[in-house]
Parts: sequence; structure tokens; C-alpha cells
Amino acid sequence: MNLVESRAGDAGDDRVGSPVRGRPRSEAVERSIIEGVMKLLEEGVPLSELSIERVARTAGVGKATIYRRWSGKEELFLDVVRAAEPPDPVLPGTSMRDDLVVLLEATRQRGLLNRSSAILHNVFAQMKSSPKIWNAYHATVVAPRRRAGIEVLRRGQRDGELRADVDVDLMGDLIFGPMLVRTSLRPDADLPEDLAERIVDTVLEGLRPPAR
Amino acid sequence: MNLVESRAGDAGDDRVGSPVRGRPRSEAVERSIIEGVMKLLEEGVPLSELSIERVARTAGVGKATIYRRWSGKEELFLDVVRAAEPPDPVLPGTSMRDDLVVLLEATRQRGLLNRSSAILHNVFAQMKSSPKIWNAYHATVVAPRRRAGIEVLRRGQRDGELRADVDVDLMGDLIFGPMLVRTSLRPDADLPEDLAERIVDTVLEGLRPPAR
Amino acid sequence: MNLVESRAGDAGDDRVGSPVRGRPRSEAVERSIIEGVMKLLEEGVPLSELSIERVARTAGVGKATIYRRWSGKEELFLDVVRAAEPPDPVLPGTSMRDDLVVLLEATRQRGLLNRSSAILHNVFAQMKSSPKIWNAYHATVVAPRRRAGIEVLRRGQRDGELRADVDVDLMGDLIFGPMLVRTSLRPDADLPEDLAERIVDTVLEGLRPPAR
Amino acid sequence: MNLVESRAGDAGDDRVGSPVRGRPRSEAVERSIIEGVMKLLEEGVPLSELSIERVARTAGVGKATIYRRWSGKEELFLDVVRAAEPPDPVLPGTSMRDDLVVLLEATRQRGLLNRSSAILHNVFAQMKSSPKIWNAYHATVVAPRRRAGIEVLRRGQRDGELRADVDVDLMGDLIFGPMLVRTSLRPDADLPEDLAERIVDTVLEGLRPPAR
DNA sequence: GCCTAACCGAGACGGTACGTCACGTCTTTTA
DNA sequence: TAAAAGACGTGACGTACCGTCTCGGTTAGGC
Repeated sequence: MNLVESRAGDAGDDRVGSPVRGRPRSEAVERSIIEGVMKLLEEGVPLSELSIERVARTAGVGKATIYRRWSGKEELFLDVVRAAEPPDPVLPGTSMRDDLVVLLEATRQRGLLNRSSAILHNVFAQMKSSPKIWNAYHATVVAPRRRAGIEVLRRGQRDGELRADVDVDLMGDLIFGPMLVRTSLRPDADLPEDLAERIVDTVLEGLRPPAR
Repeated sequence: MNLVESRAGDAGDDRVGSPVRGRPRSEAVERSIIEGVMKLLEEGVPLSELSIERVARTAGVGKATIYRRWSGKEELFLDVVRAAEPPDPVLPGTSMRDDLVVLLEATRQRGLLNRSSAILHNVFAQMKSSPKIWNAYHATVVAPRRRAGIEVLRRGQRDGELRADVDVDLMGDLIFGPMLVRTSLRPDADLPEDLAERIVDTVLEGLRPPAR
Repeated sequence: MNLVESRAGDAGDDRVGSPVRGRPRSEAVERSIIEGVMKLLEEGVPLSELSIERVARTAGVGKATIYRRWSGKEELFLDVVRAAEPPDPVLPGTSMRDDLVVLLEATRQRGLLNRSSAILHNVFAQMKSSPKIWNAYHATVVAPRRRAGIEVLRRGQRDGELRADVDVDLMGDLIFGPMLVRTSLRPDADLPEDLAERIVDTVLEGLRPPAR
Repeated sequence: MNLVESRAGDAGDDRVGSPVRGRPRSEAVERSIIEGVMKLLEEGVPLSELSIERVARTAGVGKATIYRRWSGKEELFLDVVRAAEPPDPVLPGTSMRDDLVVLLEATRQRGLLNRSSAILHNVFAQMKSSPKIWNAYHATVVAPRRRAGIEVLRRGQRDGELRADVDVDLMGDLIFGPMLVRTSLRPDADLPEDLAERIVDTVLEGLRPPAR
């Protein structure tokens, strides 16, 4: 998970009995660092004041111990976000429409979480400002979910729930775009309970006025 | 436009006696600061290395001169973005559909600009990471455009191009959401030339398979 | 008195009738600046915090108005000290011994003033740290007094109160040195009322001309 | 010696477990800072241009490293002066008169040093302008020497070289005052080779115990 | 009674230094 | 060899003054 995990004498060690020498890294230290960051964020400390120095002080840990595991602030935050990421929703599988609603509702829940708890709101924002980290987060967390959505759509095409000539890639954005805009870009947008259903149904239904 | 502009006797001062005291602020200095930031960004300097100190050095200006106008890095960047903002597109007015395509195409162009020139990509990202600045940007730049889109939709309803019972607020996100996701959130998405048309037409058309 | 007194059109003006043109400098401004400095010093503001900027603010005066009169902080302080300098004592003339006691007592009074009022203690100290200013102060204030002391001693030699072979220059330091050490160099020394008499009498004891 | 030296487990710590924690401060760095200041002073840099920033640059050291040891410019200069202080002279002990001449000659040498090398002249002046630092210098450097002088005088009284009823405290100033005035207060005074002898002999002339 | 030059307050301006903080690396002792 | 501790060089932070420079507005002669 970390980006800096190479231990001295790690690779290419022939002897099986003692792959690493010296004192092993403490997992407890690892946990206490990540939990320390979360504690600070929950206490409302703005991200700009979250220095490595302060994290080390809070976790009762030396700075070098942090740098031994992560190459910098961004990598550390990436792991913090990953640790706080809610599990993927279970799809009912009753229909494409229902599966899409469930996926979209999970996205809405995430948006609500970001807004209310403020734990991750800023970490998230910070991540977006760092292309390297945002790409890493995208690749390991966001993209898989998007792929799951695409897969649902493709299955819908096979089952006749969606026109076969539709570009599922664009379709994914048509479904998730409106929700993501409201959760991530428009700070003032509201997220009513039936939003997921309304988006899915509206997109699927067609919006032209009925032929008279 | 600036956030720090308390000077005695600003606009709308009835009294004739003492409109401004002391040497007035130089507009040339103001311009050279903003242009200095742009120059640095164009040269590929990462935003994290864009200190006020460096901006001052580049613009040949004292730090205090910057702090006299902006209360910090974020406020300065906000003005940089505003200065680089392209003008609003002119709507053809031939139909709701055409107007929407033009608006959406402008959004796509903005996305292309952000990606290619790298001038604003990072400033943008940075802005998103600061709620205060993002809200200010949203209120003065993004929201008006969104209102323009909503207005087009409402006119479409009056003219019978859009069903009268549709929630234009949600509709705005249905149209602009997919494009914004591709320009702002998905770093790997492509932006083909006909994307605006396809989004508008697909959303308006309806996606259910035709009754057999 | 000031070090920067050149007015434009000052020197080399042929015409006699109009030596200065334009609005003349206000003497009131001059006074209010010096009094402003004294007020601040009396309030206990340490000299290191006495910036030109603050002096200008206190006196309700523009900075340029100060720089028009003095070339810097040191020159200004020099004039402040000169303005606060007590008048030279009047010598009784009854005898060399009495004149010396009066001069030495004036020095003691000055030391007491410096210690108690704290007005000048620090200005004095600051002045000593600037060779240029200290020399100027020495030349215009201290040296004349020293010359007065030397003159008294010389008169004493003529009148037979002091041995004729004594080096009056060294003698001056023998008399004034002990007092100056206590007033200027030893912060903990006490200055009893009869100090001047004791110094003069002790030093003279061995230097009286031998009874013939 | 320094004024800022709070480190855990200093001297006199009985507990064996944790005498000092973390990387110890480098003595080499300490030396290079003080030597850097001296180098600059020798090059003729006026004291007013001796900023902490410049000292750090010269010594190849971070500003924080300086502030870790001294709380400001004055404290640093105090240590510089102490480092440059010549060793106390060795008293011959042949007589009170000879001892006094040796002590006074050391004072004269110090004055010559201050004048010629210019290393310390200004540091000295600066120190005098800061009561806190001057008092510290006085207490640790000047006062002990004065006490040594007083002790010599007292011994002279015991040995019959000085009248027993003389106030040795005042006597100290009578001897050292004239020399100090010439070395510290009068910038134009000369310091001839036989000055120490002449002062001592002149002052003692009247204070010898009466021949029985 | 005007003209005009210098004054005056205010404050912007390019600089420099302040003292603090965090960065990421390093050097200690202890485990 | 990991770990806590903290020193180290580096460099940005935001503030305060420096001495100079515009501004609009005042004050005095000289015309």
C-alpha cells in the first residue's frame, strides 16, 4: 500500500530463514501514525496546518519513522484516505436500473460523508491539487468503481435493458457525472434522498416532449 | 476584484474634499505581478514552488506590495484565474439545443485549455483545495455560467423544446455533469470534438430501447 | 544645528532679494518632532523600537518631513540630546578647588539625571554605539566642557593653587575620570552627595604646591 | 556561557538513564559562527550591517542554528567579545604600586587593541547601548577585574603602602577612571607608553602613609 | 489677486532583516 | 537495525522599517 516499502536486504536474499536482519518495523507504529492523522482531522485541524512534524508529535513518533514509510505528506494522506474509504456496495443484481441506483446512491453517501464529517473533505481537496496523488487515488480507488459501473451497463445491453448502440463509456459519465458534480464541484448543491433514482430514471427515460 | 482593497475614499464617495490620500497604487505593478505568476506557470514551475517570495522576485516587486493587494497566495491565484478566464460564449439563439451545445462546447474548450497549457491546471487544482477560494471562484465565475445554462433550459421549456415538468436544476447537471467530470475529475478522459453534441443529443433523446 | 539643512535654491543664489522661494519650513513641525521623540522616551519606549516611522506617526508628520531635516535616526537623536542638555554651570571663581567641585558636581547631576529620568539614558547609549554621532556630540558638547575644566586648572597653576609642572591634560582626566566612570560605565556605582568634593580634595592633596 | 542553552539533562544529572536525547549540538558549528562574526568585523563590516542573516550566510549555517544558541544579536555579540577577551595579566607581586601599574597597563593595551583592530571597537559600543548585555558583560568580565584591583589596594593598606583610612572603592576609580576615560569615552585621547605609571604615581603621591 | 515653488500629510514602492516554522536529512542513544 | 529525539542547512512565511517616490492639498512670497 505504501509507496516507500523497500527494506534494506529485502530483495535477492538467498537464505530463507532470515529474510530481514535487525529490528523489524513495528506495525503498531504504522497504525498510530494513520490514526493520529485522522484524530487531528476530526478535531478540525485544517490540512494546511498538518505538518509531518505535527503528525510525528501527535503520534509520539520520530520524523524519520514516518519518512521511512512514506516519501512525503501526499503519500501519507493517500494511505489515510484509503484507510477511510467505505467498502464497495453489494449490487442486488435484480436489474441494470436497480444496480445503477445502488452504485449512484453509494456515490451520494460518499458525498454526504465528505460534507458532514469534514474528516476527508480537505484531504480530498488537497489530493486533487496534487496530480501525482490524485492519479494514484484515481487508479486504485475511483477507476475500479467506474469499471464496475461500466460493467453493469454492458450487462444491461446484453439483457436488453439498454440500447445496444449506446457508447457505455459516455453513458457512465451521463449517469455518474450529475452526481459527482453535486458531490465534488458544487459546494452549494443539495443531495435529496431520491436523487440517485431521479438521475437514473431521467437519463434512461429520454427528455424530449412526447410526440403530440 | 481583489480581496484586500481597503483604501480610504473608494468608489461612491460623495464628499469632494478627500477622495484618496497618499500615493495611489500602481496599476502597472498589479499587472506585472499577475503576469509574473502566469509566466512562471507557463515555464512549468509547479504550484508548490510558487512562493510569494518567488513571485515578488520575478515581478521585480517587494513582498509587501503583494500583501498590500492580496491577503495571501490563494487570493492572488484567484485573481490570476479570473484574469485568464476566457470570455463567455455568444449564444446563437436558434434553438435550445444549439445554445446548449455552444455552452457545453465552451466548457470543453476550457478543459482543453487547462490540460494543454498547464497554466491554469494547477492553479485550478490548488483553488479547489481551499474552500474559501473555491467558493469565491464559484460565486463569481462558475455560478453565473450555470445560471445562463439554466436560463436556456427555461426558455426551452417556454418554447416547447423541453418538457415542462422537468426539473431544470437537475437538468443542468445532467447536461454539464458529464462534461465537467471529463474536464475536471477524470485526468485520463478524452474530449472528442463532437462530445458536446453527443451529450446534449443523448440526454435529450432518451436512452430506453425503442418499443419493439 | 541640523545636519541636513540645505534648501533648494540655497547656495549660489546671486540675487539678494529672494534667497528662498516657496513655502518655508515650519518651525512648529520641527519642535513637534523633537518633543514627540522625548514623549516616547519618557513613556519608556526602548530606543530600539523608536523607528522613524513611529516618530512620524506620533508627531502626526510625514516621513519625508523628517528626512528633509535630518539624514537619519542618529542625527535626529543628536538634536534631541542637545535640546535636553542642561546649561553649563556658573563658576563661583573663588578658587580653583571650588570651581572644580562645581564642574564635577554638574557632571554628577548629569549622571543622576541619566539614571533617574531614563529619557536620555538610552539615547546616550545609542549615541555611543555610533562613532559618527558620538564624535559630533563630543565635539560640540563634551569637549567644550573639558576645555573649561582645563582652563580652570591652568588658572590654578597661575594662581599658585596647583604645581606648575603638572600636566593639566592628564590632570583633567584624573579629576573627571573617576566621576565619569561612575556615571557612564559602572551601572551599579553609587553617587553620594559629597563625591565631587572627595574626588577633588583627594587628587589635589598630593598636588598642592609645596609650602615654601 | 550562552544565554539560551536549555537542553535536557545538562550538567549535574545524577540519573544515568537519559542524560541527553537526540543529536547533540555541534561545537564546530558554534565555533564557526563566532569566528564568522570576527571575520566580518575584521573585514570592516559596520556593526549595523551585521544581521543574523548575514552571519548565518558567512558561517554557512542556518538561522535557526543561531537562534537555537543565542536569543538574539546582543547575546551572540556578548559571546564574541568574551571569546576575544585577552587573559588577565599576571601580577608581579613586588609591590602594590607595581601591581597597579601592571593592571592599568593591561587596561591600556585593551584600549589600544580596541582602537587598532576595530574588531571589537564596535561590538563594544553596541554592547554599551544595550543595558541588559552591558550588565552581563560587566558582571562576568569587568567586575572581576575591578575586584582584583581593589584587592591589590587592600593588600597595599595591610603592607603599609597605602594610608589605612583611604576608601579603596573610590581609590579604584581614582586609579582606573583616568585610563578608562581615555580608552572608552574620549575618541581623540592619546595613550602614551608611560601613561599607566604616571597615573599611578601621581595619584599615590598624595596618599602615601606619612613617614613616621 | 494670481503664479509658482516648496512644503506638508499620507502612503505606495523595492528592499532587507526580522524571528518562526516546516521541510527532509543527519547523528546521537537506547532497545 | 529500528526507534525517539532533536540538531542541521534550507527556504518561505508574514511583518516592520528603511529611505525614496508620488499623490492632492496648503502656504507663502513675487508679480
